[in-house]
Amino acid sequence: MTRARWPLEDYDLAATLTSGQAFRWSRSGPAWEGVVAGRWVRLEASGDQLSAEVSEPVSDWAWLEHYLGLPESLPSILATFPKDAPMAAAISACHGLRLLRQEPWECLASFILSSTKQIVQIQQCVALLSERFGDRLPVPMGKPAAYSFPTRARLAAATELELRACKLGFRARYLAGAARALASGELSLDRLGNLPTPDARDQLMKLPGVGPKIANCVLLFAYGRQDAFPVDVWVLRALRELYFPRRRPNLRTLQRFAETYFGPNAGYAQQYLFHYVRTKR
DNA sequence: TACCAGGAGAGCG
DNA sequence: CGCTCTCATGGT
Repeated sequence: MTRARWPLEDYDLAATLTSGQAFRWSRSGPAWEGVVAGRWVRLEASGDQLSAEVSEPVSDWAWLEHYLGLPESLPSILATFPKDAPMAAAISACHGLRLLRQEPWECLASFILSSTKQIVQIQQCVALLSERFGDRLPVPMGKPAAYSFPTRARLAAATELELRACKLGFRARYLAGAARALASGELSLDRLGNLPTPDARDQLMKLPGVGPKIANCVLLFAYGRQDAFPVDVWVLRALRELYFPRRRPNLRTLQRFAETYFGPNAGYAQQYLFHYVRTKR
C-alpha cells in the first residue's frame, strides 16, 4: 500500500510542520512533502482526515503514526497547562499545534546547525547536507529528487571544509565533532532513551555545539520528554513579557520557573508560547 | 555600507 | 558565577 488515511482531530498539520521543530517539509499545493525514516512522504490534511502517500509500498504505517504523534490525545495534554491568561491566549491562537517525534540523530544534527539561524536557513543547510551526504530516495514520477538525512558515520567521515560548503559556518566544527563522538561509540543516542531527563541532558551536553537549549530541543522533539523546556530568545522574550513585565529575570531563573510552573508537559506549553509569539507579529 | 539574526563557548573580572 | 564578545552567512 502506498496510501493511507487517518481521522484527524485537534491537529493543525501546517502549524505543526512549520513551527520550527522539523526542517524537511515543503509545501506543495494543498499538501506537504518531506522525508521521514528514510522515505519520501506526502501529507495532506483535509477536513477531519489526514492522508499520506509514499513512493513505495509499505505494509505497516506505525513509523509515520509515531512521527506525527497520532495516538496522542491533545486535550488531555492541554488540560495540564497552567490556567492563566497568556497560556489561554497561546492555546486559542495555536489550536491543533502538535509535537512531532523525530529521529534523534537527525534532530540533534539539525539543531546543532540551527544556532543563530532562521528557520529558512536551517532548512537550506539540512537540504544541502542531505543532498551531498544522504542517499537518493525513490520519489513518484515528476517529483523533485529527495534524499535521506546523512548517517552519523557519513558525516563523521566528511571534512570540516565539506560541511562548511553546506553553509554551516562555525557550526561545521561542532557537527563534525558530534558526528565523530557518536560514530566512535563514545556516546550512544540509543542509550539516552533509558536515562532520566536530567542525565540524558547532561550526556547530550557533552557533545560539541550542544548547550542547554539544543539538548532540550532534542529531548523534547526526538525523545518525547515533554518536561524538557528549551528557552531560546523568543521564549525568553515571551516569558519576560507575559509573566514578569516589571522584573527582568535572567535565563537561569526563567528556566527554573518554567520547568516547575508549566507542569509535566512544560515542553508542550513552550511550543505553544513559541509559536504564539512568532506568529502574532 | 553597516548591521542584524540568536546559541554555544571562551575569556574575564 | 554572570556578563560580554566571537563565530559564518544571507538578508535588510
